[in-house]
Amino acid sequence: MSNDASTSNSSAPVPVPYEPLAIEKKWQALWSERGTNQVDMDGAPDPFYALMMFPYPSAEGLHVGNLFAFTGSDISARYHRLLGKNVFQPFGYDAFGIHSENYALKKGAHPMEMTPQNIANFQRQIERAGLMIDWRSRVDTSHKDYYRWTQWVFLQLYKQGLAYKKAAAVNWCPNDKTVLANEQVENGLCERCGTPVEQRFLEQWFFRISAFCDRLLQNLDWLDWSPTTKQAQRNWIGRSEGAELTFSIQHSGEQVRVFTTRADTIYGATYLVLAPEHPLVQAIATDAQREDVVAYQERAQKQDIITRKSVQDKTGVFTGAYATNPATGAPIPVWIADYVLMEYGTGAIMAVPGHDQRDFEFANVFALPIIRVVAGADDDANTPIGEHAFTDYDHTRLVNSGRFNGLNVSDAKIQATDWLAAEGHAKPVVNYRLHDWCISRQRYWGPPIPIIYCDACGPVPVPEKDLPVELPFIQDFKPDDSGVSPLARHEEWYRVPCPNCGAMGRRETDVSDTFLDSAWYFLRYPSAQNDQVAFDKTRTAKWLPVDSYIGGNEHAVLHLLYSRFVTMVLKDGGHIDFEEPFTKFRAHGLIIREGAKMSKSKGNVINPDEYMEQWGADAFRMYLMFLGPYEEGGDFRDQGISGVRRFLDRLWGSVRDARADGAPDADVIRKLHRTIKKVGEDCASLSYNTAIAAMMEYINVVRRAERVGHRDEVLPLVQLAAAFAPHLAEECWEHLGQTGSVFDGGWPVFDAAQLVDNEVDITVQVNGKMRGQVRVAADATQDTVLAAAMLETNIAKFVVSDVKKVIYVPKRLLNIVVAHLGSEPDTKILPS
RNA sequence: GCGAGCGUGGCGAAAUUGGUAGACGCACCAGCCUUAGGAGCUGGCGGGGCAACCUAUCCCGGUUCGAGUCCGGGCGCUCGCACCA
Repeated sequence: MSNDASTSNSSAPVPVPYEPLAIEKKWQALWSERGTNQVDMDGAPDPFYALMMFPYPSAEGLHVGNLFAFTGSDISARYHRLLGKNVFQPFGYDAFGIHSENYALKKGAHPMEMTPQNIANFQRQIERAGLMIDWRSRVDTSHKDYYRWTQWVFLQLYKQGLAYKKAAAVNWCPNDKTVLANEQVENGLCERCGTPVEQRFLEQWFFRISAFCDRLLQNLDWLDWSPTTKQAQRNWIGRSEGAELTFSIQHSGEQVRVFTTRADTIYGATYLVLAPEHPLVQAIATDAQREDVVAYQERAQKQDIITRKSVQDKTGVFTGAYATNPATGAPIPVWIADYVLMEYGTGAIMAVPGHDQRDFEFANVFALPIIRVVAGADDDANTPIGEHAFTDYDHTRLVNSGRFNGLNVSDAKIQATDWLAAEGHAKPVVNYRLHDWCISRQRYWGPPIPIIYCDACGPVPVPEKDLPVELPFIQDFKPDDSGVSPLARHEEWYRVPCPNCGAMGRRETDVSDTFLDSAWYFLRYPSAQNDQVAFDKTRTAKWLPVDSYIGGNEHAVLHLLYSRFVTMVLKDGGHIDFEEPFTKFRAHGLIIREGAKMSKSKGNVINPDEYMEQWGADAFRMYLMFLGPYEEGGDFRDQGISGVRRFLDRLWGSVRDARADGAPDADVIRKLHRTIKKVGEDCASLSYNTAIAAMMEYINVVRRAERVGHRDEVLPLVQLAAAFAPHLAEECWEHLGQTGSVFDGGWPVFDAAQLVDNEVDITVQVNGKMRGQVRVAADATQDTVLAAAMLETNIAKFVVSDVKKVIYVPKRLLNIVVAHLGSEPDTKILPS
């Protein structure tokens, strides 16, 4: 330390600008040497699994957003460690997949060579930030020791009949030249590169996540997760209850099934609409209309997804056919239109133009009949529908609906479904918007899907003993438009004998989605050093499910949903005995800069290295946690760091100057106990910003009026600050003569007796307005407080008429209610 | 359109869950110390007013002794879903 002159004058403590670079380097080396961050995986009596979302190791290096996320997790983990738990906090790299491959392509490098470099760089930055990581358990999803087990997970799904191949319309990104899962398409754009997604009809591997809709939905009721995340999953699963109704086509006799949530409006169904791609369209269309129908189908097919799925002017074509409305027996025309989507429900609807806005618009374009079957506020069955479909039916009843007239909508739904069901025209069904997870990727950098096709045996799973199916090193890994992976160019790799019959077969050349890698990594961590199994039974039972998971909400319907699904599958397969991987999940907020998301194009990206260099990792960590509520994020502004750094300087100065002689100050100690309580509560609820504020408040009390703090006043503060500024805390701990790591020193316990006040300041109001304060004994009665208050002229002068009422909240406030409510004090005010 | 969340000084934000609005920090102002200060220390800091006080949490209403907090209506912002039947 350079500034020693300051300590020679022992009367006034001076913040000592400590040297973070030296201190941080020292402690990182000691942690590593002493294994401070390692936990006894098998012997730990009180295991606590703290998980943070592992990053994709981008070549640009660590982003402040990453560090914000990691630091918040790390503080939580360290806090639990201080509480005495055996905390396991692992780290790893989501290095396999399109993100890494794209970067390599851009740089003209090979992902197999570039990924290790990126990881090394990331690792350096992570270590510098001082996270409490047990590095023995590090995983790298692109390493064969990892993806071998990713392939094993695929095989478990396959065994359980949950992995299947089908030809289907899939999302194709023409830029990334691969198919995408629905979850990876945002508003019709590729979530990676923003390119409009096209439809292609390809044969792909899917996971049957749709079979888990109800389970995925129901468990959300008890999971301790951020409400926003749960809501996002609920929306994505998109459950809706309704009925499937069957309409017969006249003459052709075809049966068309439609899904509706409004079976009650069956009497208002004046036409049917099929999606243009609906398989029955050809069979239904009459010869006279066929030409128009085919033309419309072609037109719809050419439309891009964004246009197709956005609200646009209604178009459509009459098929020439009529169906019978099962309720009325009336013939209703059958149309095709692009506003009906093949992928939802049955790909066909019954149109009720009176009570559905889309049907209403369509009916107006083509002059189709509109019938009111739900009365409006006027309760008149004959009021015309008006400008918009009538959908506000909370307090009204059915009309023009035969036997259902007079029922309210919800009763009518049930009765209509029952009645039609009895006739064989309906069954109640539940529909979901969640579709099966398409996991094939026509790319190079991922785990090859472990399947071999054999002419005789069909698709044969690679035997588990033959795993991994290693990804070969190939130079020409660039994806193309062919709809198959670059691996398909390498016969020497894909030509292999069938494991079943020995005849020459062909490997599946697609790789699996990156999100499969990350859907089970939390299971791998505790067993990362075990090359015999994907995850060891005993270890898994001891450490899982994860106690605390903290991460970004952008993965609400991707990683978090897939992980839940895979966990359920593994449970059903008998591999684990829990079906929810993350009992507690908290979503952190986003760091923005000057009100905008950080992005390279805006040039407002923060490089954490520079800040850690200038201010120290501890100050930078603490600043990130101080700039706003952790679960909401905040605006990064350079100037803010100095305040946090000042706090750390003061802390260090107080530790340096602390006196050991004499007794600590009683008032300071009382403040200390309050601070211990506050910081503990705030750490538990991730309210890091207010925890830091409380510590600042406390050190300001310790140092008030240039006083020198007592050792017993500052040592507990070092413990409270340890989770936030671990390096400096260790240095302080050592300086104060403590042995071992501060993280094994426990969490200070507050003394409840110290929280109790003998005397309190009572706020005195007159008619609800604050007029003064009186200091009284904590257990003072209302009369005592009132008497004391009336002795204060500044209060008494407002009590100008009879006291009507007195409200007394012990230890807090006294409100004197007088007759002249709301008027100004009408007596002369006494000059004080 | 449906669902969730939010709206407080110049700025980032607090508020014991209905009880002194603005803790803590940044910025700013004044003073001390200093050869110097981009260091440190002390004090000030929502707006108006010399003051007593008045006024103030997006807007309008309500409940209450008392509302940033609860209720009704409106405006605005963020996020998720969305021609989803």
